[in-house]
Amino acid sequence: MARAATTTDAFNAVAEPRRRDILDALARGERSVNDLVEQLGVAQPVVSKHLRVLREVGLVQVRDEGRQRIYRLEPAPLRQVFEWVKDYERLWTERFERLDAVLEDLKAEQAQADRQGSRPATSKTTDEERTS
Amino acid sequence: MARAATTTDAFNAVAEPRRRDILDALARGERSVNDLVEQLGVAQPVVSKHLRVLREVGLVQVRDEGRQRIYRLEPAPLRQVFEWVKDYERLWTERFERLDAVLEDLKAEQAQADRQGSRPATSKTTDEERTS
DNA sequence: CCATCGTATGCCAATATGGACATACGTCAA
DNA sequence: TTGACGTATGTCCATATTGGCATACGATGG
Repeated sequence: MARAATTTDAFNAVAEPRRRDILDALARGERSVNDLVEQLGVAQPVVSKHLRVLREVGLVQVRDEGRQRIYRLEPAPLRQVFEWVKDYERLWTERFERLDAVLEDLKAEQAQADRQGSRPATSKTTDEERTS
Repeated sequence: MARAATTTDAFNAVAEPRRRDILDALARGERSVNDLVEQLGVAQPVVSKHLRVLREVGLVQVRDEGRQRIYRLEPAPLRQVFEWVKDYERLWTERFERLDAVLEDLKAEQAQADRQGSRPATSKTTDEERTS
């Protein structure tokens, strides 16, 4: 089986840096294709193709204006990405908190060792349960 | 040029749903490969290959335990994804606020129209500036 | 030492990609 | 009408993918 199409969902669509650049540009306001071509400094067909992908996953909307096509950001599909990744943010924090706790423990043990002149006991505890 | 390798960055790595499943599983604790195989219900080589990708972008760490390999989540690289997408969350909120405002306006205009017996004026304003 | 377990890897097929280039198409101005 | 402009699309190339299958490999138990 081949890789999932970039038009499958927002995850695949924003995996391409150039497309993120396009979205970033559109986040600051509507843009015509040529505007984007200038801002990104890439060939026009390339931009058009990326816009097509973004259109197909609903990340942008188009509007005809004379011979120009004005693209507008449609952030809704990014919600899926945000919702998935946001839960992991807690893990960084937790990890840091846990690190702090470990350091505290070590300091305490060290202090006790200094007082008693013996080596700190190796406290071995699993920090995550293994539910299988 | 072909599509960027899945091992390029977290964006590409998590574009694959199965890999997100793996990360979700690991978020609840360490897992051996076979644990993951059972939980995901996919063939073992497939899991191993996805784990390889995740390893190469630093999203998981491995530890040998007898003949098992225990995988652990390393959420740090997801920060890049979070940081990029989080700014877009504001846009949903803003959009909703704007929608609320529009609805308020419509209601007000409607009320006035009812009082005066005329149709509400179409208020046309650009909501985003076009900086090129 | 040998068989088995747990895992990783190699090869294959089918598919999709992003970019370069050429070109088609619709709109507008003269 | 004709030509220029703005944009989309088609073709081609080189590359990478996911999953299936077979198999290699290291650790362990007998």
